[in-house]
Amino acid sequence: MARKSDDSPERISDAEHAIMEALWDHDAPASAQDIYDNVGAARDWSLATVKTLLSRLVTKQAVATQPDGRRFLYSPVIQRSDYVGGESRRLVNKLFGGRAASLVAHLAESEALSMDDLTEIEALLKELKS
Amino acid sequence: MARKSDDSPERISDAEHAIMEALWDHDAPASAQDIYDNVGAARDWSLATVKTLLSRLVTKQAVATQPDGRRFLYSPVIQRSDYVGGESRRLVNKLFGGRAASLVAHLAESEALSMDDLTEIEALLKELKS
DNA sequence: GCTTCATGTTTACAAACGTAATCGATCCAC
DNA sequence: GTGGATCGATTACGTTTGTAAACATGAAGC
Repeated sequence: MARKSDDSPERISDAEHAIMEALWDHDAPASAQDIYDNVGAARDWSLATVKTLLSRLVTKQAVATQPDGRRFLYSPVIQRSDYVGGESRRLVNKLFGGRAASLVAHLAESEALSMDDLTEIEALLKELKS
Repeated sequence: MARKSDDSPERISDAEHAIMEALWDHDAPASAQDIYDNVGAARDWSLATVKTLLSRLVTKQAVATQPDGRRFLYSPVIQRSDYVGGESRRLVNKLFGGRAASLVAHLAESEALSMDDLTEIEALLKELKS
């Protein structure tokens, strides 16, 4: 039977990502108009643009649709945490040879982490190690 | 006089980034051929492709040239650590609302960090806080 | 001097992206 | 039942990216 439909998780562009964030925010399935209200207006996108991005996300199977009268309601297929994990991993692979610890080290050294952050992370680590 | 030359640091694409890595690796200014030998061949790019990418990087002012006989030697203008920092920040802004600690938390929770990593980071933090 | 090779420059071309207008169908108000 | 509003689908169009061929020019060998 050749190919199951899901192959490689297609890459989501920056603009598309903004749409995804709106969908993740909006817990119930949202209409294009909803998304436009939340993200399109702020970003100064036209409703048409929002619709285009939604279509592309549907094509990429990152978003699912369900009919609601004569329109569609959209909901995210992929979990935000999965997406975040994937993107983080991408970065770590690309820039730190896959070593996440190196990323943390870099953040710390480049002072991207405040003293408060350091304390917070330390506490977090302690808990995780236990 | 309008514009000082350097405005926004132009975005470097994935393929271009591979070239940058080769340049960063190669401490002395490198020729197109050098880069091709190091990265092009491995990635199965033609020499022409490497040249195109180098030109684009020069246009983006990420790479500088110095004449060497009838050819050019290329060297990175931007520092790898700066690039890495910028990209990391981008990710943190995009996915973690600018909170680097959240990224660390995510990595930890998603088990992208091994126990060894945790220990290593903990030590690192201790030192940084001192 | 002519051929050949190396090198940067110009041009190419498809796919992805950002941004949107237009089209065709449908529903609502009058 | 007719006109406008609404919605997804189709088409559009410039830019960036990936990948490279074609071209011009100068060097080097014979």
